Amino acid sequence: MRTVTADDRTARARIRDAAIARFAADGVAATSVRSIAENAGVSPALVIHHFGTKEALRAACDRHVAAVIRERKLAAAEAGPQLDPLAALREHPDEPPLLRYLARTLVDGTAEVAALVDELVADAVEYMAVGVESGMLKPSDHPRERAAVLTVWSLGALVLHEHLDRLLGTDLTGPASGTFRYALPATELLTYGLLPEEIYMRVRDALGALTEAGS
Amino acid sequence: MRTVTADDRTARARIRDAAIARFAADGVAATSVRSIAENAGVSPALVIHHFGTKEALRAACDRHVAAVIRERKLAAAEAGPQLDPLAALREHPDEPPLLRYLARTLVDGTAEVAALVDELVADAVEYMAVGVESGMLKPSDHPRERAAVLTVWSLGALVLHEHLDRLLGTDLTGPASGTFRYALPATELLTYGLLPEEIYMRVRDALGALTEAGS
DNA sequence: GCAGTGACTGTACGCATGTACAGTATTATG
DNA sequence: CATAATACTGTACATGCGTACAGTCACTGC
Repeated sequence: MRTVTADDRTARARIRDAAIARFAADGVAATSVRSIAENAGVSPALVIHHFGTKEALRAACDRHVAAVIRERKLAAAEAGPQLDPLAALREHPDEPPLLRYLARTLVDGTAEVAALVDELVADAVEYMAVGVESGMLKPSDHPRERAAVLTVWSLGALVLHEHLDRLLGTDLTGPASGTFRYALPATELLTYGLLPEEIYMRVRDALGALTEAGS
Repeated sequence: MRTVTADDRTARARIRDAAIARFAADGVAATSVRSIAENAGVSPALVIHHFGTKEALRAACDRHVAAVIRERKLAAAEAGPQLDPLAALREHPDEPPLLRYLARTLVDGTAEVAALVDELVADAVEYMAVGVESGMLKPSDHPRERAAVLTVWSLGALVLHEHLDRLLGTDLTGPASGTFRYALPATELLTYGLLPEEIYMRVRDALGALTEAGS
């Protein structure tokens, strides 16, 4: 029998997961290699031995998080369509905080997370087209732009999860059951809308005029 | 006649503005006092002389940005209602990048920006109530929550402005004229909605059941 | 004119950082 | 069992950091 505290991940994986957790909690710039090593229970030198530099470690974290997210999304896609594009990624305790990591690194703009965002949008375009086809979603004049806006709103709410928690008592990075105080008004907004049609027409025409005048 | 390059701000103001710009560009943790001093054209020691510590400087920046934003919002409120809650804050060149500063510091969670967000939501609740009264906005079952969600979506889109720029070719921190590629699909979404009423009913009932079971 | 006050700089100190390096333990390979 | 390779640590070093301090300059009030 193995002790309860045994950790059968390789040291490399432990370092990576500790880095993800620290980066997620404090941001990359405010996290030291030493604190990561301490969290992983290894020496700082081993971090460098396995990853070379802090920046390379961060890139490895980016790739790992992106890979896990892709995997989860794929698994979720087979289970059928979902309203919430982040549902499959909600965090289990005792596993690296993927969503919190994303929330932190979305602002720093590495190529890896940019590519991930692009994928999320592309997937959204695709499954929203299916939804429109089957009558589950209303059609749009700008399907790609609409998917991009919705994805950014979802991710933006994730990035601001601390504010949402304070405002509504909802933790978007936690289990789905805790998100209803956000999901309910959001769904209402996305069902009945906010603006009367007349306003949209006016905005559309005004923006159209701007476009022509601008070029 | 004064030379073109003259800068009649006090050194204190120049330091503060330089700090806002650097914090906005690189984040607080990745910005050194020395780089701020260089940008302001003063010695690092003067930064400390005026503000005491880097953290105190950052707090002063928070307060300044919050004060300017409140002032702008007040001025905008007198000019009548606005669709875009951030419209009054769009950046002029040659002035500190308020919105970019906000976009960076919204994630770090200081009390000052939290209070500012709370104010933005409170204001939104208020002027959306007026909008509903006058028929400009549709009513809601959850007016406060709706205002919070919309505010968070706006701010979230701001925080992710680099991604939006890449996805749609829109700079949310720039002049309003460049934002139409975002504003158009967003307005469409907030007019016609995304989901048929039946889905909302189902979500509402499911979330209601969750609430009862959860407590 | 002169003391006083605040703006401002140069220098320096202590500390934390990222990481290189030499060396030891552990494991894999013949 | 011997050898090679890899995992891992302790130590050390250069760098950059925040900031304290002593001192200079410019201006104000008497």
